[in-house]
Amino acid sequence: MATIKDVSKLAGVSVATVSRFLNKNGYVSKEAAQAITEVIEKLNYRPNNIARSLAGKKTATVALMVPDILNPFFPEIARAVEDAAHEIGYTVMLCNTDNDADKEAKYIETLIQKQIDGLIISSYTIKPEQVAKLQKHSIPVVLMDNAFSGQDIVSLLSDNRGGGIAATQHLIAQGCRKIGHICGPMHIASSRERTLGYEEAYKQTGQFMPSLITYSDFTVKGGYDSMISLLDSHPDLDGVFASNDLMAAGAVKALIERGIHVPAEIKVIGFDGIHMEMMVPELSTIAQPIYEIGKTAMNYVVALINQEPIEKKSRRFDVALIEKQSTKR
Amino acid sequence: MATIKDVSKLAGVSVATVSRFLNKNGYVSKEAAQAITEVIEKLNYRPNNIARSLAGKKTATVALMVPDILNPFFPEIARAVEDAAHEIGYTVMLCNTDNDADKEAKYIETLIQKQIDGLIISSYTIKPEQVAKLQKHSIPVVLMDNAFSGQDIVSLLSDNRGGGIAATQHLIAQGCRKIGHICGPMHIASSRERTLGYEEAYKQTGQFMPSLITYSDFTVKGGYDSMISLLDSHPDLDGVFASNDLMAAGAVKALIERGIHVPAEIKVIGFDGIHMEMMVPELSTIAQPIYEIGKTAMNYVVALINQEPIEKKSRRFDVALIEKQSTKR
DNA sequence: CACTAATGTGTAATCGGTTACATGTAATTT
DNA sequence: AAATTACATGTAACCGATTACACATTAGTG
Repeated sequence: MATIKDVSKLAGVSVATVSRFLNKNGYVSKEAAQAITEVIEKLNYRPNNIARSLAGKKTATVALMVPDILNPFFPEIARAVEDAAHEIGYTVMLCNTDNDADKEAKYIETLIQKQIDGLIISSYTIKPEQVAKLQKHSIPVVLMDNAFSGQDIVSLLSDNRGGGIAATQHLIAQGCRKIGHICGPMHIASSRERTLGYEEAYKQTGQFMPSLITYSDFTVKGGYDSMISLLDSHPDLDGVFASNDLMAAGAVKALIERGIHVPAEIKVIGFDGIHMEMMVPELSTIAQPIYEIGKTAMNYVVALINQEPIEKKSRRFDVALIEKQSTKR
Repeated sequence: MATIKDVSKLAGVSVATVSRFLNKNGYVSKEAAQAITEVIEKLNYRPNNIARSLAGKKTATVALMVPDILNPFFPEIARAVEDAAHEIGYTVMLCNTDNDADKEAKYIETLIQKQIDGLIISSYTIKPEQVAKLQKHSIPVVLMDNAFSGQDIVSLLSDNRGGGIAATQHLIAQGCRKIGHICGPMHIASSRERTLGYEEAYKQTGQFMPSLITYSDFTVKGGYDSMISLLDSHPDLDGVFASNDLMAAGAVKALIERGIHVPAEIKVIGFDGIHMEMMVPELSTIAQPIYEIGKTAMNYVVALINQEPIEKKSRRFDVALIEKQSTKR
């Protein structure tokens, strides 16, 4: 592998000049630039990123930490982050935490040691101190789908409450009178917000009762089980709002297996907007702009890395109702 | 951030001794070890991985390159690779190529520059020269779901042909007499093998005809369209084998929408064994040991990095029939 | 007891870059 | 014409580790 010294020698200039040329900072004459260009071409020289990082303190690497890469929501985020990263020459380190706080903590240590430039994280177990620690090592953090109130942390959130309201109102508009709700883990703020949105919207119809809510875990299996218990306690249900698409899919599955027609007898709507084209009926949902969120996360983290002034410390994304068959009249 | 020099100074030994202690090579006295341990604790010292990499030539990073992280098959692989990597202190760089040969080539350049220790790749566009190039830079490569004949490359393959046979035989065993096939991209060897398996098994029943095969692209939409055209040309079909689960799901969707009952009227089987619990009916499939493949890939690449002798240059994994509702009698 | 082998430690070169600082020349200002 | 300022380049320190080599001490062997 050719080094910068080889280039400097062959081009008849100093390593400093080559470095300046490479980084486009400082002055380099036309002639020198020409000579260097030729030598680089000839030697097929590529700067060594490791050495660059050691000297320059930048690794051009960001980590993406997600609770569960098997949940389709996160590959979609990963896709967006990776896209944006690749475009600007950054590289993405994938960290899957399995919702395990220990693994997460261990990863944070590792990432500090590897001196990643920034971290994009979606986590419900991370604590403000951990973020502070990262920031102390001057590793900027962008939080997705979560926020620490009052903390100095950039966070990206969808309008969960508004989405919950929209979902419920949509069901009502489609003629539902008795709407059950499958809510996600209560330790997840976004999840709680969606449920609050449901309650808020539903209470305006005057028939809300707590037993219409079942508590689940964001999985297909969880949604399936919840649907069955909802059905048992409220056989006259005609609509269901699940706090994420996977649970909604589980609910639809339970209904179909029970011989209950969706949407004729019971309409179902989810939340997230992940791609699940294989479903029949296709699922209506409150879609988060997942790709945009991932892209924005990457842009923000890079802005933070470059110490550019950031407009907002916390950004809220609008959600959109996607009407598919599962809530057709 | 404390450096090795700080530690050596405080512990009253040389940096060499600290380094020896850290890497457990060379001699270090009990007393020195004790002193160093204490200082490390006190300073909360962590070795700088970048510097380590520069001097030691190892980055403890492997790249995982996949064609499409949105295809559920790859998150499952990623999960396994990440698990195995994390266990042994390696870190995973995610590279999504979008099936784009240019992006792939560009990535390979980047990875060489970043001096990753190894590459695990699933690609249908990569060329032997590119692998050779990586190897020239002493970056070992493990190929998944693909193989270069005669090349000196470790590759992991499932028994695609056997799986194609098993899928077809299973349909026959379940009473199907006229079985259509939705095959994947012909430039993918594994895909071709599955189709060959289908033909081989089917020909033994004596009724095979080329028009039973439709050519598709491994997507839900592709499977859906293929199913519809199959239905048009062969209304009397009673079984379908799709070369991957996504296409099978698309086929099931088309059938349900057409009011054709699965499995009563037409049975459907897929290939891969990805998790799609939300489906109704649940999909029978020929499951690859995805997790094991990912784990093995990681183990192999690490063995190659450490220059350990590897048993096999190419390893074949058995597949397993998973019977679910979509092929029930 | 002399002699080799094992143990323990430090010095300094090295990995491949970046960049502060010094120096020199050409172009502008005043 | 003298004083600035912009342009161009080189020298060498530095980033934070690893490791070859030299040297000293202790243990083991014949």
